[in-house]
Amino acid sequence: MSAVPELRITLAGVERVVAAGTTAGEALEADGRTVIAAYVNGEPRDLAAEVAEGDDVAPVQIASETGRSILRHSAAHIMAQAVQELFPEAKLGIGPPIENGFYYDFDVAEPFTPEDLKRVEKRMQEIVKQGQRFARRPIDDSEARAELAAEPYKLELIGLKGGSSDDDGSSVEVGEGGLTIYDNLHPRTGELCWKDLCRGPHLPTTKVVPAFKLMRSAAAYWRGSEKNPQLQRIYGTAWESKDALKSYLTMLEEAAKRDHRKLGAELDLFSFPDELGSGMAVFHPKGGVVRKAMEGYSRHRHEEAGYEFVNTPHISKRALFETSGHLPNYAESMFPPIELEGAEYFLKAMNCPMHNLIFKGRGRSYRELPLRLFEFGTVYRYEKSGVVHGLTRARGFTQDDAHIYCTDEQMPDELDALLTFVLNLLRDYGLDDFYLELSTRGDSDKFIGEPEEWAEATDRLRQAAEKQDLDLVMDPGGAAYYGPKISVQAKDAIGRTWQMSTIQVDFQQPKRFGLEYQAADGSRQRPVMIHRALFGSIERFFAVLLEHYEGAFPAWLAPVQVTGIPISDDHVAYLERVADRLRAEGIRVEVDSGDDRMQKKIRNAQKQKVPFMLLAGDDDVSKDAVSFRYRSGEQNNGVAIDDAVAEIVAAVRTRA
RNA sequence: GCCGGUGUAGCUCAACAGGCAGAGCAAUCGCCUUGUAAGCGAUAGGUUAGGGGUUCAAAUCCCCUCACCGGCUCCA
Repeated sequence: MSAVPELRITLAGVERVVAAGTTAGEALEADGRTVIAAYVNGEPRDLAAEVAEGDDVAPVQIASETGRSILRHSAAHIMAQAVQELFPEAKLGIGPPIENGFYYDFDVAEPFTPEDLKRVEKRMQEIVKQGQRFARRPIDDSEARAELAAEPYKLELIGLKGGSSDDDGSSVEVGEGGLTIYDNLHPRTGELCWKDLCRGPHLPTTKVVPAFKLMRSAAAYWRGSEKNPQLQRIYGTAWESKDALKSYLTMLEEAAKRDHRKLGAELDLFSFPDELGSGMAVFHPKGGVVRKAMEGYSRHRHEEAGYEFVNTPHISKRALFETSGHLPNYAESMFPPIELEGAEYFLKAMNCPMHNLIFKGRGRSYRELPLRLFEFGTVYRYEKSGVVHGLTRARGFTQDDAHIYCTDEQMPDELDALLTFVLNLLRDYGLDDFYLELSTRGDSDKFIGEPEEWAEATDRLRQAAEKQDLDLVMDPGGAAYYGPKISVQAKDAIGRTWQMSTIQVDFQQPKRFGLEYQAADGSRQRPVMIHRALFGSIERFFAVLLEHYEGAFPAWLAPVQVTGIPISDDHVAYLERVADRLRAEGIRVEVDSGDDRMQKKIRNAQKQKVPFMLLAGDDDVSKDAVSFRYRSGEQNNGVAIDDAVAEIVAAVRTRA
């Protein structure tokens, strides 16, 4: 009897001998449901892949990041199959897994309707139930072209092979090596049900998809360029269990409850009147007082950190923005000019040119540097109509903008101190989970200036970033045209990341404006300019905090900090006296003297997310006391007025 | 800017298949005088986003504009 050839492989760190022809799934004794793929030498592969001599094989759990990606990618295939069965004329784009789900793009004559999605979802369920097998089949280019002759986008991808990148998702279809097609085969007859050009890997069968749901459809440009035709994209989500799907959907509902646009209306903070135009907010008194608190604290901290306060107008003649380089580079996102007395005036989209004029207003000495000019400067940008989004993407907004002019030698220390200042200030507002991103020069010719300057500035930003005990992520090509930047990314209470502060080094504007200072040796030198905005925009930061806190601002920021609730009308005057004590301490307090019942007043204050409710009835009056009801619903009854005032004042002063 | 969806009272939403625009909450006025999340009653509130068209008749069907929502592209 002839010996079956044997192979040595490593399985979970242990050497094993297996028969030639053994698949990864067999070697792992995978059940195909919880272990749905294998890492072979670190690369994800199908369970059906045969192992080779010396391979290192490990399981991929469906409930892991890689596992979910494979699941979602397979779900995308199932969706595409369902779509093509229902809409035979649909041409395939790409269908990658994404965070929390997947999508697939289709070229169809008519966009999908919600009813279409229901039909597709139903057909997907049938395919899942059927348990079609995902079978990998290597193919050479010319065969692939023949097989996919009816799929023009796939043909284009074949042409791109090797040149594909993760940027547009095309790498999902055509990987590095040779092309492969995945056939979906009927579980019993082996009949070909559907196929797609794909590098894989996939689930063993469609039956292994435990839970999925189609979410929405939308148009998307082919390969991410607006020069290309628009395809119809269907988004879906898929999870390792029904519970995981359910908790994801619950999380989406929770996030929707935090939507700042919804909370802004409910808490009467701000609105976007139609009459004003798209992307422009008005802040109501309650929102205004939160802004005032935010800005006031920021001003105070900036004063301590050696900033000087300036103010500049909202419009300027054309030449200023020509000098700064904004008109040449960003004309399309500035509002069109206003013609006046033979000159063209533009609404400002940036504050820096104006600050440069202040620097230039007289001769500057090295003794003045670093010169830190700060302004809450309102700017207007013509955001494209489809991108305007509540307070986070508006057409008029106010930056907490500063420009620091310093010498080359001062730059490292300044950047270092600046980053620490920024992070500490953000922490004071209640954000404490950060990472940093360093955006550097890319290949595009939009970047101006000498490579050496860029290298130096980038290096100094990196050094400053590395001193913080935070993750640093590189963002090649993400810089502004005039210089590299660090951005602070903050995670909010439900783990979403927001880009907050940016710190940018700029050699260009000092040059363009001819900025100079006189050095100790009498020579004239060019300062370095550092742009920085901490909140980015006040409106946006407001929105981030509103969502972070779900409207329940800490007491120091809350629009109404204390609501007095009388048990009956007789106690109104008593509570007003308590309120006066609090007002004398600068506390924002209201006494609800309306004719609602006490329970209703509590409900109202609770819905307005007021941090402290102070109740008073006969029991309290007799003891010179008040009763606390906190936002949490907890109570503390019969507290002496002095103690109650002290407690509230302390909570506000410490920004608890 | 592109694709799709939506727009009814301050808010949330009804109004069959084209046939008298309605409810709850909020507001106003009254009654009730209250111990930790909605007391009771009455009143008022609308050019159905705006404009044009079809029709005997339009919130409803068609066109344009505006705004919003979800994506794409963009975001100094």
